[in-house]
Amino acid sequence: MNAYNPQDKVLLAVDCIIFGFDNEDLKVLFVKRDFEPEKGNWSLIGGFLKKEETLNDAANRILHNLTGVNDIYMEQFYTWSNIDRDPVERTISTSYYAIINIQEYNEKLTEHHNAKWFSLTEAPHLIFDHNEMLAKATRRLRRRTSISPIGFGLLPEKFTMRQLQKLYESILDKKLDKRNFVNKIKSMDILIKLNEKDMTSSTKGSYLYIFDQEKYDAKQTNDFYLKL
Amino acid sequence: MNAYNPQDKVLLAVDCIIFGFDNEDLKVLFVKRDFEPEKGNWSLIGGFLKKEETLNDAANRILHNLTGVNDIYMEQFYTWSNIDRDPVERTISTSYYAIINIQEYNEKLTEHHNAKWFSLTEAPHLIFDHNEMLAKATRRLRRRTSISPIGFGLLPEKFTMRQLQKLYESILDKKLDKRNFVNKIKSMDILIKLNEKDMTSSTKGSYLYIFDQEKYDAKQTNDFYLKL
DNA sequence: ACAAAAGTGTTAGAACTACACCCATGC
DNA sequence: GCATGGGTGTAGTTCTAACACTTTTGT
Repeated sequence: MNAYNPQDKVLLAVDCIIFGFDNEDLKVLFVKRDFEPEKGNWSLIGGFLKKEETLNDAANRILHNLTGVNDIYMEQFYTWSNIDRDPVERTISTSYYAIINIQEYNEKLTEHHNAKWFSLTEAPHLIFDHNEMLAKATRRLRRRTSISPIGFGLLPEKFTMRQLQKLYESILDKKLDKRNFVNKIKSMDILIKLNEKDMTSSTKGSYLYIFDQEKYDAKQTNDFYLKL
Repeated sequence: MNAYNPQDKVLLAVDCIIFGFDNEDLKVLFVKRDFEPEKGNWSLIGGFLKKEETLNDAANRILHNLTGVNDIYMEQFYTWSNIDRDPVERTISTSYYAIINIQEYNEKLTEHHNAKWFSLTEAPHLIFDHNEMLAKATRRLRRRTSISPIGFGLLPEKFTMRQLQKLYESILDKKLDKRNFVNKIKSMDILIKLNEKDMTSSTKGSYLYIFDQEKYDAKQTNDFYLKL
């Protein structure tokens, strides 16, 4: 009964939900699938697990091949196993979500692979159970950003308070009060205010900040806990 | 490159962390493994995914075979894929944690299978990466009990405030103030106080409560959020 | 009468929410 | 000079945390 039975072997896939932020909206990256079945339809970025790699390795490989990006925040969040989720063959899929700075991704590679950014609110119909994956990833991202500062990974290195607020607004999908937001962020004391302004968004210009990783680490606590 | 390649098929296992509560301590159920490798060593309850079932089905089947229990709270939380995690053969394992009322589990079945409850704090060395699984499951359980009332699944139907407090104390691994705890629970308004006392724990006796599922559902909100 | 656990409220401090005006600059 | 987005503080309310004594009853 408890036996290593080769009959029960299955194919394992990895699918990645890639979140980006363009100062307006939370975005997600999809590709036009280039093989059957469902060739030509929108899909998450995915691929099969190879014999000699871990799921994390596979997720990084797949993401790297598509975008050229390395060393970004990635988290595994669920494994999907409905019998008929893939009509060709029994395939189990483990999904990851990743957070990338949209300015850094390699535009050529994504275009070459028929990839396209969509607003989260305008996601198209996706193949298989990928819409479900997206929904779960979004919920997880929401919860995660409340307890960990991973959100900063979506921003350029230097950013304004306004960008940060828009980012949180688009992740949480609600409007926040400007003053309360700034007060709360400042009270956390994990940002460094630069003597430098971003002049692109207004005539007055707005101060740029950078995330202070050292200060954050020094707090060595998991209670970032940004309740918004 | 993106191909259905039979070479890459792997075995998929399911391992379950089963939490119970005996009015003193949070407990976890382990079994003595009865096949090679590592035969005779402590292990999580687990088994292999069969061709025609989902991971959820497999987890329920495995748990049912061992304990006779059905329809309990179970949640998938991570899939483990280190190349050498199982020395015999490449095996990926998806882990679940389950929450059961320790009084209801079928004692004969567990004894027959060499299963044994351990205090969470006294867990033995487990095979493969099972100690890691346990640690992750414990963290997940902690977070989950803060935002959802699944903890009640660990208690008998009727329970005292003191039992409930001890349960939360052992899940969160910290002492709580009796008065603050009662006030907070009462303010949630999801318990029904019975006109019945439990006389086993003191001469005075303490009131019994039951969880009011209807009231909880009626609040139809996810903000249970018990900050302790 | 005493031991053992149950039950019960108040208060000070912290955190959260709501809210409105002036500033700097490019046009 | 005016339109645009940037920046800032306070007061009322709610939530949290700390804290000690009385009740009941079996022995």
